[in-house]
Amino acid sequence: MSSQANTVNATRTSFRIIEVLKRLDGAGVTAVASELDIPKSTVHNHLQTLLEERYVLKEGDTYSVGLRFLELGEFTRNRMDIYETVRPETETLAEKTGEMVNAAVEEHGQGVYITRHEGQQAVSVDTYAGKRVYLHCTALGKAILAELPEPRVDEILDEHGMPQRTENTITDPDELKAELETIRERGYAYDREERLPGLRCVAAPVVTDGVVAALSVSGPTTRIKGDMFHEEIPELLLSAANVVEINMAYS
Amino acid sequence: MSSQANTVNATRTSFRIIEVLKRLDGAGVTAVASELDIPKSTVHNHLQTLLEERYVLKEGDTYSVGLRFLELGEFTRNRMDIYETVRPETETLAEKTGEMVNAAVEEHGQGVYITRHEGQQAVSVDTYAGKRVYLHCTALGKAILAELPEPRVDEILDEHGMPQRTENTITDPDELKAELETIRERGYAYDREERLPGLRCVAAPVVTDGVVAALSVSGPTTRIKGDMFHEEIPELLLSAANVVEINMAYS
DNA sequence: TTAACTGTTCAGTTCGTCCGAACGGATTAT
DNA sequence: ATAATCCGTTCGGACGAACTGAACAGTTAA
Repeated sequence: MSSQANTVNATRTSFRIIEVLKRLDGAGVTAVASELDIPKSTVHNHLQTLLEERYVLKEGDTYSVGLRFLELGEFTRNRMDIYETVRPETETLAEKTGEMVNAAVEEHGQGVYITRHEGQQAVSVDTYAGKRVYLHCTALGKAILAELPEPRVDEILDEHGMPQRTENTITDPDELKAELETIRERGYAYDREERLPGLRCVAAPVVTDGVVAALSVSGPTTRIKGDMFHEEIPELLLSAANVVEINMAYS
Repeated sequence: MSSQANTVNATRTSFRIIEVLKRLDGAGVTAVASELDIPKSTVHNHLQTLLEERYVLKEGDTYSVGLRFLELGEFTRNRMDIYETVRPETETLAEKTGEMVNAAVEEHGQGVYITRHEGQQAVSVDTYAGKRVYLHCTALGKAILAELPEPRVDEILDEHGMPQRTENTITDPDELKAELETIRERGYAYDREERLPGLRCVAAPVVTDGVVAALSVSGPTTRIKGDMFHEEIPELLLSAANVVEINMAYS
């Protein structure tokens, strides 16, 4: 087992089991055991514990992730000032643009979506609150990176790498840094099908005394183009981000 | 330590630490250690593990619950058929009534809110998605209990008890069961300030092949009264619950 | 400078986790 | 019917690892 010094292996195992339950959308003891290549009695012990603590559910012989995590997660999100402040803005942005609007914050070098609003004609993609994405291949992520100090950017790139997601993904650190410079000057970031083919995004950073977040509008390449891509959406985003920054300052 | 047979104590400790972090809204090693009365080096080991696994955050010397739990929780909620189906209904109910609308499911003998929509004049109370409440003192909970088999009801009451929350809380099992009978006949449930003083709720159950959920409308005693309390809201709830049941059947 | 806080490190020891095999129940094949 | 093969669960023993408490280092207050 890959165990660091002075850490609790059992905890690691428990969370690994939970991740498997999530990935398989519920599973039995044997399935989890073979997935992780550990004895099923061990898996059973962990699941028994998680069941008693009410973190997982058992229906018949199938264990699955319980809503206790939603309690922890929602509680955490609701305590974030940025969440309360950003939500009305993403909502009106979704109305005005008709597209999908997201907000994200940085955590452990990744982007975490905290809100999601669908406009009238929004495409439903694979985003949901809590979902984590790489920073280098999303408009949200690049907007955030552009506002972080360079040493921190290097740290993040070292830790997570720059995996190629589409043929447009930026995989060279220097190229990325040049783009971050452009984003800083321009004030907003683009994702030109760098994470998902056919999907374009525009994002603006929100910088508020330590916390860095970003707002984005996403839509299909066929619709997000021309003035919409280069003028209208950027302007709406910048003013929304500005409103959030002001409201954060006086909250 | 209260350790059951064949369970993993370390896992229990980790989750206990996480709960403390939630309750204190972030805390240091020493604070957590004294809260749980365990050595701080132990706490440190657990927090180190949770940090490496990205489940908690560390800002300076303060550890806090991370958004990883939101990922697990939201993912779980989004996989629930009932969630997708119920959301449009709670939204329109909130518009029509102007009050706070919630939906909850049963899990481990407790009610767990899965959606929340605020109408125009809704009072903001302490509910949020993922929040857990007792079943015996909420309209949502009683609506759910009324649809569960009696042995299961006894099990739940044994496990969780019937703590008194206000002077109106029903604390006698027989009295509760009589009310559940009334609810079954009438089709919907009331909360007459049984959980929070000044707050009234009406709730209707949603029964769909195994899953039991409930919808509720909540508001201040001063506004939720008369025909509103006895006719309008119940009718809206029943038809909304019915729509959900039908949509669940054909999904 | 000192004192009183932090969080962190470390090493020893005991405790509890992990494991493999055996059990019992349910389902399917023979 | 009977056997075979799944499943989840139980058990006890052994070894590894989690817990512990004291010492360390870094920070703030006196």
